[in-house]
Amino acid sequence: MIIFRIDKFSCTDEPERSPQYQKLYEKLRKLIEDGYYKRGDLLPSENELCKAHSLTRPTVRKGLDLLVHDGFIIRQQGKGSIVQGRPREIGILSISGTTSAIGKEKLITRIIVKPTIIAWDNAFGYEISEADKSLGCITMERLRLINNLPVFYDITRMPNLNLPRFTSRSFENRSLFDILRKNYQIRVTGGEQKILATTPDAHIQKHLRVDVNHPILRLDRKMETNRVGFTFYSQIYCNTSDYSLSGRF
Amino acid sequence: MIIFRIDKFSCTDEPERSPQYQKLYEKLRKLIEDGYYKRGDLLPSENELCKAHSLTRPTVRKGLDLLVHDGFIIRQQGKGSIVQGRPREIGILSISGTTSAIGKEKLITRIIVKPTIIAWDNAFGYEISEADKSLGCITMERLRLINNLPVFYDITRMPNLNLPRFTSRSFENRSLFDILRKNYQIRVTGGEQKILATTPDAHIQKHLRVDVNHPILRLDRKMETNRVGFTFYSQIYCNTSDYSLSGRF
DNA sequence: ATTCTTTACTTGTGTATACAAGTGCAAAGA
DNA sequence: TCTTTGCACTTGTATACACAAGTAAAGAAT
Repeated sequence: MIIFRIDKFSCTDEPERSPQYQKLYEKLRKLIEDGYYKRGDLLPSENELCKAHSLTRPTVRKGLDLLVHDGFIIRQQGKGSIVQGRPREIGILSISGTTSAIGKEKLITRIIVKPTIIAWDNAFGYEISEADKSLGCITMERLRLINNLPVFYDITRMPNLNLPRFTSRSFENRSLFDILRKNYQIRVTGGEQKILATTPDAHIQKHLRVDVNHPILRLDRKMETNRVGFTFYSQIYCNTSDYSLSGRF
Repeated sequence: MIIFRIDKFSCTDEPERSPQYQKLYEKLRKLIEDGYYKRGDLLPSENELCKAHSLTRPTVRKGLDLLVHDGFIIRQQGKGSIVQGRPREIGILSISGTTSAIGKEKLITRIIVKPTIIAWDNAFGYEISEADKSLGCITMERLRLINNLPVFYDITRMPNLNLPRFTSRSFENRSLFDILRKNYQIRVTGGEQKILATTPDAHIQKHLRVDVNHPILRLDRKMETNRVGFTFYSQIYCNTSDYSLSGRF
């Protein structure tokens, strides 16, 4: 008898079940983003949150740790958890993708080079494993416009793992990070980045509509995910004359 | 009878006593940085670390969490804590100061404007509290050279709190972050930053020895500390043509 | 020899509890 | 009235334990 093993990289549209502390994080984060808790407010105390959500203090604290990490609250011993503010423009430097970094501005994504399978040449200065190298590389290039102004030019490269229907998906005005999370249960958990100021080559000049002396910010990023062994890479050119990048550290 | 209250911002040279999980973090970090554990190695398991250091698992895990956050290890369920590598150039984007970001390169710090007390004009785009505004502002400007090449130009502004002997201290070739930590028990716990690519003004052109069309990376940072209410600010101009900034997110 | 199962180990999540340390306020004292 | 003390509350640290879930290797079955 032949058993068809379910591929690890299965393809569903269901939200992944998450631990309690992450659920609490999402709930509180939403309340802050929606303005229910305002800057300067105190969150309910840890013990109150325990009772309200039927959790214990270590679990509640783990949720609050995430909020601290993302800059939504600060904690003060003897006082409480002080709300810092709403969206706080978490920014491309610390969080997942370009899309979630923009906030309420109108973001348009234009595909310049559709997802294509090529051989690996390089990963923007980062080392790639032999395993990934043998798989080949999916590459794509996208232009991001904020309020109709071209601001970002993204080049993405990822190992050609068996992600069903991936190359045929439409990325027009959709977030790569959302697609990975919602359709393949892949979350970006962290990564490395290098940042430098440079001048644009002809390709970038054309798409970002700037001249050769216009300073451009470049990010080379390595993205690590919750899938063991799945990392991917991107290079982002930014015109920061109207929008600067922000983030926490 | 008059009691002289000990000022909170006392001035000692003793290292602050730190919690167990932070001590464990420092120990393991040192072992990785010194090359005792190499990239790909497995750290002792959590239970082994418990026994070895007479701690319990939650405490050990908290220490390991810090190592994960700084990119020294990744953890894999069922397998263990996998060492990522040595210094890993933690970089100015995620960690404390310029000095600790450079690594083994030869860093020279030249004071351009000595610590001076002025009135607040602005804090590089960040809001300052009325309390801080009334205290006045200590400002200083420093040029950092790596291997004799001018790379960073730092402008620092901090509220004029009662830091004994602060303005008279020598900052020549010393790290501001180290001075704050070792002499005043003030640790930078996090902060916000904005990054953009720009062109240098005459002042920056002169000190970084570049022409007007040379792209310069600028960081505007807000530093939060373990002292409640003590935040300070800095603006850093970087010539990234030889050294790019790196960090984790 | 190959495949499957078991087993021992790893990290991930969660509960329950205790005490330390900082904050803020009200009550007691001068 | 002003100051001090004490108390109730907050978060910070740490212990002890339990079970879930993933990994890898040894052993059993084919």
